[in-house]
Amino acid sequence: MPELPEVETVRRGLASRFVGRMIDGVEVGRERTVRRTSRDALIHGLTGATAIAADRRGKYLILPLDTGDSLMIHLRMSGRVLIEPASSPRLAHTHVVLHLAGPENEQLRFVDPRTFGEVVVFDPDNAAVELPELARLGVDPIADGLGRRQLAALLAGRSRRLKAMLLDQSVIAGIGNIYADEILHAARVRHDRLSNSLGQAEVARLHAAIGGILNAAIEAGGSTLKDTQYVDIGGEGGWFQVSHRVYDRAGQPCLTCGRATIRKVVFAGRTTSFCPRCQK
DNA sequence: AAACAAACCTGTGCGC
DNA sequence: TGCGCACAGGTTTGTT
Repeated sequence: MPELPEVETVRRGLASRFVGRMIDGVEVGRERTVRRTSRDALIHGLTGATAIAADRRGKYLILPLDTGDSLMIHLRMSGRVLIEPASSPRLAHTHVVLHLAGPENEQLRFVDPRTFGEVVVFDPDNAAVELPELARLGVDPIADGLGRRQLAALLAGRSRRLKAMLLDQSVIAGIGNIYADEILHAARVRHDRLSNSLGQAEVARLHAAIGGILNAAIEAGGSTLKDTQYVDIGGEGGWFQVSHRVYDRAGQPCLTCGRATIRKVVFAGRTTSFCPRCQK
């Protein structure tokens, strides 16, 4: 589900409503959510701890704690992080609940029907062992910034299909299936172009599209699809979906050229939507 | 090196 | 109305 803009929206919510509040109780319902370590490791690692920052690398949320450890949350396909009053009913598939100290009597709840997501406390000094995929993440276009020349070098350095490269978290971190298609459409290049075949103008368009689409989506609070799975920590959906030009629009006219029909194919193992007229 | 399929789970939407 | 199948925002692993 959530890609960089949705995770960034959650991060901002955590920065304002979770950081600085001590955790004085931890419940783990479903062991699978903490499979990386264990129920006890999460309880011991979080009880009495306070997050001192909320960071993001690609689709990974990283929250440094005052204990020296860090909390990592990954939403994968269906994860949600909510902050709700302790008195409000819990959604089905609420797997982890953190009790926050204070008169507000609120809880951070991790809800995840498909249970692909995870919650783990790790030692940043030992991250290479405890969370090795973090070190493999490529450049984050928002957190790190991605220069045009840097992108050009990444593209020229290998011969990859463009969409596969955009989805590869070890190259650029944070882009998923929706935003890959939207970025390629905005850049007017096809998903199956080879990365090292782009001309300068195409590289420049792709660079502008990555920044433009991701920033616009963050500003819109992300994309909430028909299933309304994605919401921010206050339960509010995003509205970037109204700006989607290709995703889930197969069979409908292209909003850019107004003449061609958006096509849908399976590519790089993912549903891929594009305009056969705008994208070359 | 890069492409591909399958696996991990649950819910939903669609065709019959 | 009910059933079965295909498919879904992600990532890893094992094969070609």
